[in-house]
Amino acid sequence: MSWRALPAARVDEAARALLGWRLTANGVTVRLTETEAYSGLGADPASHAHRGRTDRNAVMFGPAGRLYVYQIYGMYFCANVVCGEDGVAAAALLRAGAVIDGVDLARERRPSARTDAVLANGPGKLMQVLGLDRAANDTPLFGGGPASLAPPDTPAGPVSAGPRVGVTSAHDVPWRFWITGDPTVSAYRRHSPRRRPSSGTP
DNA sequence: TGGTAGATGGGG
DNA sequence: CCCATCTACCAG
Repeated sequence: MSWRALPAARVDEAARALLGWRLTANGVTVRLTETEAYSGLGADPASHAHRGRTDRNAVMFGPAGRLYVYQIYGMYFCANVVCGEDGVAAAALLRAGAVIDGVDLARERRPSARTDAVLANGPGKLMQVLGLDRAANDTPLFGGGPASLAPPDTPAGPVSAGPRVGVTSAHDVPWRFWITGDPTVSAYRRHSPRRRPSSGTP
C-alpha cells in the first residue's frame, strides 16, 4: 500500500497511485480510473479543509485509509480516500471507475445509464453504483468497513493530469488524474459561473 | 452536441 | 449565499 505512506505534501502522488485500485461495496467492484487530490494545507483553496477543521471535514484530518464522504447538492454523495499523516488534512476524491464485478446490480442502481461505460463516470454515480451514502463516512477501507480497497490486478497504464473539475479556484493546479484514454473517465467540464439569481426582490 | 433549469439539503 | 453533481429537456 505505497500510497498510504505518502506524506500529505505529496497527496497528488497518492491520488495518482490510487488509479487501478479496486473498490468493492455492496456486491459491486469498480476499478478506479479517475481521482483528484485535495490537500487543505492552506495553499489549496479548493479543499474543504483549507479554512481549517470543521465537523464536516474532520475525517480529512484523520489517519489514512478511511473514507471521507460528504453530501453535495442535497442529493448526491462523493467519497474520498483519506491520505497523509494523522492530524494533517489530505484526501483523494474518487471521481470515476469501471464496473468490473456486479454489473447487473450496478445497472439496477443506475437505470438511467445508457451504456456500462457511464455507470460510474462521475463521483456521485460512483457512490450510487456502490450503494454507499453518508453512513460510509469515517469508515475503514482495510477491514471491517462497508467498502474495501484492493491493489490493482492489472497495471493502470499511462496516466494523464489536468485541472480539477468543478473547482472555481486553482485552475493552474493539475491535480486531476485519469487513466489515459479510458472510456469511463468523466467528461471534463470547465467550471461555468452559476446564473446570477438576481439580487434583491424583483 | 452543447447549454442549462431544476431537484434538494447542508455548510459557512 | 455557496456548492468537489446529475438528469432531462431544448435548440440547432
